[in-house]
Formats: sequence, structure tokens, C-alpha cells
Amino acid sequence: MNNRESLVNFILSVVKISKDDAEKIANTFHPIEFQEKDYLLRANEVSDDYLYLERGLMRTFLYNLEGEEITIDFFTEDNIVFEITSFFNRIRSEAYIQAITKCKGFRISYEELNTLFHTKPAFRDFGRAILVKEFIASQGRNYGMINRTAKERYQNLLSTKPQILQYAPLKCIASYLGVTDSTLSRLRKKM
Amino acid sequence: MNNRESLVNFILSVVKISKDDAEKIANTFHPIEFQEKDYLLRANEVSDDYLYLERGLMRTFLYNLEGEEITIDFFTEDNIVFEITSFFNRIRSEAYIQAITKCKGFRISYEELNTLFHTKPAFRDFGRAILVKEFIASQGRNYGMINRTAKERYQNLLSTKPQILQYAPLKCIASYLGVTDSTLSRLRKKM
DNA sequence: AAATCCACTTGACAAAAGGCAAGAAGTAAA
DNA sequence: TTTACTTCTTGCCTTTTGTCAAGTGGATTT
Repeated sequence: MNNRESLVNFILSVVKISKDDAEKIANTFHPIEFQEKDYLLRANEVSDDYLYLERGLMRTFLYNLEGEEITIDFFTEDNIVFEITSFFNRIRSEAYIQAITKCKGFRISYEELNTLFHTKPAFRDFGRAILVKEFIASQGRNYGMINRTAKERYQNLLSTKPQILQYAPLKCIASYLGVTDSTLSRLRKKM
Repeated sequence: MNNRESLVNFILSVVKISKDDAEKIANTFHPIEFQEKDYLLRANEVSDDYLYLERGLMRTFLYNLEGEEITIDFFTEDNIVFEITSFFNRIRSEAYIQAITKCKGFRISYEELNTLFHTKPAFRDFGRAILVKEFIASQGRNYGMINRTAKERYQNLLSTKPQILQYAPLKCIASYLGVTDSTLSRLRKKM
């Protein structure tokens, strides 16, 4: 069963359009599934996936100059997942996107997205709203990184995305929070 | 003289459209100027300015829970300036946008932007490209905050936006970099 | 000129976080 | 079961950054 009801509801929650429009948009998406540790995107590929994640947990990461793996972001269910730089600029990605748990969702390609963007006014508003939403989230994360201690950042993650702490290994969470494994381990103990 | 040549060139540098389209877009913008310390936006207002900053330096800031002023971002010339949350979601802003130096540029309102967005395909691509560009910049800043020391962050700012260090007071730069005034002062000395 | 204000610097000490290495605990493989 | 891995924890010590308070120097006001 490839029921797109969750995607329709997600679209309607993001932008004020008719249910009919939302269903038309949702129907252009293609179902896709991932096993634990599968990749949606690898470094050096040009991303061609704009994914609505219906269920599961993913993360994006890259390797820094010291060769260490840095988790940039986590994606939880009922969200859009994509690597904006590679997807929109059509350039090779530096980052990976990987499933942490089993995942399922619906995807469209860059070409499909662009066609929708220019032909369906409702999708234009949706696409823009997603960019705005993610941009705001990124700014918020920025603010949190600067103005909160590591402990507060951890507590914030705990209250906003508890799934992450449940499924993601400590080292991923640590690099996401900008601390070392040891420091995060100690923070946990103190709570 | 309200020559929009710089705006036309900026548009053409962001998106591949015809010069004619770029000029038509540029001509819908209205000239605007700011004196030092003038505000483009204050807290509790709904932002209605999408500004191309042709010349000058601006910053956006807000007050944290302790009542301290935190500089969130600097805007340099030849960039788009706006407070995305308030402007696109039509809600009251928590942030201020203020001119650090004398500034001049060209603006449009939310309504004007939306009209262009839905009637001019070239502007759709431009608008999306700006969101993508700013989003990527925000992600990059995020990465830098997490994976660089305060000293490296300062050096990076020094090499990418030297105007800021020249015109903005130390305390603005310090809160932007996520360190105290004292720490930034000490960092400077060591260089 | 004296007083005031502001931006910045500096010193002394405290707290937060990192580096490194060893060890515990769990999982998977042979 | 034993071995090998990986993940996570912990101790010891260093580095970075913060806090608080005092002090300097420049600009403005009276």
C-alpha cells in the first residue's frame, strides 16, 4: 500500500492550498524505501532526490579536513530531506545522506520538481514554504549553537527530537552538537 | 541618479536569465537610503522589505533572555537583505535590522514580490536562487561554528568580510562569533 | 578644563571542553 | 567459547573560554 495520505497532510500543513491541489502534487511523488545504513546520497554524486520522509530517521554527514565524520543534520519523519547545494546547483555533493533506521517515503527528481515549480502555482508556494521553513530551522540552530552551552544544546535536542537520542550512536550526536564523544558522555552522566 | 545597473548585474550573477528580464525585474524595485544606525526593521513589526543592498553594511540582531544584544548576521554590499521569518510568514519580527554605515539600495514589498513570483518565471528562478544561496550560507556558517575554534572563526571572518571588522564595533562581532568581548579582544592581540 | 561616557583592553581566577589513553560492556564473527 | 570490534565511559591533565572587576584612551558634553 502506497498511501500518500501523510504526504497530502504534510503539504496542507505547510501551505494553504486546496486538498485537490495537494493530492495532485502528492501523486507525482514516487514511493521509496531504505534499509538501515542505506544511502540516499553519497559524496561526489549529484543529488537528484527531493524526499518526503514518511517514517524513519536519516542523517547527513561529511568528512572534515582531519578525516573525521561530522554529522551535519538529522532528519525525522514527516519532513523533507534533501541536500540543497547539490540538488539545486546541480553540482557534486560533499555530503552523504544515510538512513539510521529503516525508512520509507516519497521522492521526486530535480526535473520533476522544476516542472511542478513552473506549471503548478500551488507547488510554487509549497516549494518556497519548504525552503523558508528549512532556512528558518537552520538559522535557529545557528543561534542555539552560539548562545547555548553544550549541555543546553543536548537538553534541547532531547526535548525536540528524542528519537535521535534513541537511535543514533553517541559519536554522531556528539559531532552534531559540536563536542567530542568524551564530553557528551560526561554530559549525559551529569543528568 | 538611481541607476539600477548593479542590481541588474547582481540578478544576472545569481540566475541565468536574459538581460531584458533582469532589467524588468530591477525596475520594479524602489530606491531607498539609510543613515548610520537607521533601522530597516524593528522588533514587533511585520517586515515588508526585500532589499538589495547596493552599498553599505547592515546587521541583524536581537535580545536574548538575559537582555543582551546578540548580532545574528551581517549584510554586506551586493547582497539581499531581509528577515525571512517575519517577511515570508507575515508575523511580528523578534529581530532588528540596522544600518552600521550609510547604506543605499533598492527594495520591494511582500506583495510586490509575490506578484512577481507568480507572474514572472524569471523572477521565480531568481527568488528561489536567493533562498538557496542564503540557506547554503547559513548551513556553512553552522558548520563553521561547530567545527572551528573562536580564533579560526575570527580569521575566517577577517578574510571573507574584512569590511565588518573595519566598521562594526567589537561587541557586535564578538556576539556574532559566539564569544565574549574579552575573549575577542584577547584573540585579536594574539594575531 | 573637568566630568562623563563609551569602546576596548587586561589581569586574576573559575568553569567548560578537549586530548589521550585505558578500561568496560556489548555485539558480531570464527 | 574465544576472539575481535565497536561503542561508550572514565581519569588525568591541558587548553580554551568565561566572569568579574579594574583600568586606559578617545570622544563628547558642560
